[in-house]
Amino acid sequence: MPDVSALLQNTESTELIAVIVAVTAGDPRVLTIGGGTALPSGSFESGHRSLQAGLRSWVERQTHQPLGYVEQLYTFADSDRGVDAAGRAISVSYLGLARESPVSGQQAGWQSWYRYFPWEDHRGGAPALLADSVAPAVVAWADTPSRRRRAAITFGLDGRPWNEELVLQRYELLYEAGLVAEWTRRHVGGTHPEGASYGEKMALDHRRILATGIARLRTKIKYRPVFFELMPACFTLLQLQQTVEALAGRRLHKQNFRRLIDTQDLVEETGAVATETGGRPAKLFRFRGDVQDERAITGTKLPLLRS
Amino acid sequence: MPDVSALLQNTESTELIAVIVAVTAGDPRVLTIGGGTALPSGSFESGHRSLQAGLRSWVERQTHQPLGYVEQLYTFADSDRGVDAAGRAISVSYLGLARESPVSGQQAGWQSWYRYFPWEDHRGGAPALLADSVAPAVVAWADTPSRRRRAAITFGLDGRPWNEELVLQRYELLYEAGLVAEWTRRHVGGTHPEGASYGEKMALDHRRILATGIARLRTKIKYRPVFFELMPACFTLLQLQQTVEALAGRRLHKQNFRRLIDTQDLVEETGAVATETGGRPAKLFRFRGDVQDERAITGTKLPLLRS
DNA sequence: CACAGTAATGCTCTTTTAGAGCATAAAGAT
DNA sequence: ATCTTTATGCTCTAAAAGAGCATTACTGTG
Repeated sequence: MPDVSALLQNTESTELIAVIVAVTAGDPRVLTIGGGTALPSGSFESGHRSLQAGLRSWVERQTHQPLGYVEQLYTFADSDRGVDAAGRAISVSYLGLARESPVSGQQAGWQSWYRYFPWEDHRGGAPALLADSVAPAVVAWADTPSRRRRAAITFGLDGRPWNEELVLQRYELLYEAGLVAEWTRRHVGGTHPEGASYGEKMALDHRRILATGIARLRTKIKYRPVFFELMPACFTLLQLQQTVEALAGRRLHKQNFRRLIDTQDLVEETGAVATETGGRPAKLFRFRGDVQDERAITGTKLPLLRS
Repeated sequence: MPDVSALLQNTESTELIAVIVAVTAGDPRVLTIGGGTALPSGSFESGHRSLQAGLRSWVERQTHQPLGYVEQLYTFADSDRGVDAAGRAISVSYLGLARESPVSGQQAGWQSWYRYFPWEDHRGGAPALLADSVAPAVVAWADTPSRRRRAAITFGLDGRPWNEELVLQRYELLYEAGLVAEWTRRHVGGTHPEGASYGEKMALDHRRILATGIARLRTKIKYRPVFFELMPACFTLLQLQQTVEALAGRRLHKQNFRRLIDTQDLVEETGAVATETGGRPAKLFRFRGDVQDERAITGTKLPLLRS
């Protein structure tokens, strides 16, 4: 008789994890379950036609949020579950874009992603908590030239510019420095500074996956018009700009932003105007559908602000 | 007694597949096994510390080629093996860079990647087979406006520029058009044009994975100095340029290339010169190690040629 | 109704970066 | 010595990117 438990030991399970992003009211948000403590996820099952189909099915089941664009983020072997347990899990993470709609089930909800990474929001200048607590702690950790260099690059110290794309590198540095709550889960006896400065924790390595997703999005938005999926059918240029700013975590130059959007022929006027702008009415635009598929293949660019 | 076969049915296996690239004598090469018909690969086993460690171990075992930089490419559920077989396989592919060294075992060897994608080498202008056979076949396939548009964008028809990054999109179009040998494996009764124009086939979907790797590399080389791992310790600027040209599949402007390398402080003179250049001796350079880690975090740029 | 406040929108100016090409230098080959 | 070949230094031009000024067109207030 074959040893069934041995077979079970070698069974691997594949986990699908979703970073679903929307921008609502100028706020970049991520779809969560468990009251904001975890990302939608579930295991890849035989009924799923593909990995992506499986992911969509889990998000739909857990949150009832319709999904638009979805792309793969990263795959890793989960070493949290020991080898002596029922095999190792492979986790495949995805990044998706959506327009926020009412969600339900399993304490599902939308959370501002700056809740987990408060040091990442530079739209109103560098956040106070960066200079007040995060940066000093990072500097304290950086006790070798190599660490100091790394800290300076990732956090924009010593007069270096802030690079909004280094979301993952910053999270990993804070993790290594024992400054985020997740670190204490794997290092018994470790203590880390309390307080809101280091962001809210998530289950397992979900916060790291979220960081990966944000970083991917911040990189991507510079050469691909990802915002298509995030905007309503009709919008003003300021709304479009604010959506990009929400993702990038920094302010853009208004006139240059318009120039860029305009020279790229991404949008067209609808003829209508929005009057509730607070100032002069703004023309309403829609995306030019015929350009979309081409841009999906090639790309776009976006302007930033130097200072 | 438990149904063992049912357990087996649900067992998933994880396959690791490697696209290992080197540039030798101005030729972009990929590491293969099976006499050029397959990429190094093997299953993720319990002895492997991580996915990447497992991959390195398989490449080492099958080819004895030492690996440098490795990054993840893509993960997919292999639907080749039917659900009625022993479960589905998850495949995780990786892209790696190396300096070519003598390999051995399992008919391992280095192949020019243009052997699989002959239409991708535009270093000497557009290859003749593109205009002679590939493009006409693509145009014949494009019998709707949508297809025509897609064909024009991916293959640079109708006066559009050739975009060397669209390697995967081109392969997928040729696949859909039934023009590559792999297509006939999945469509009984299908015939496809014979001849060298459509490149050599590979096992399973290995050629698609290779296309993904090449595309990634061609994109990446524009903002990251990936060539570090591909060059010997000491080299001339022309050698460096030719390495990049081999990857990009197109020619670069010599003086501008030097200017760019130079303004980015990537290299420093060794003091020595190479005399066997065929003309004036060239200064020898080495990479500036202290910059490497910073560039690994941030990036670089590369110049192209318009025409 | 004049006036202030707030955005939207049109333009200009400057700095950088990118694409090209000319000219000269330094080797080996004839 | 001259020709060929590659290395290397510089200049020119055009396009892209970063900033800011000025004007326009609304809303709300005295």
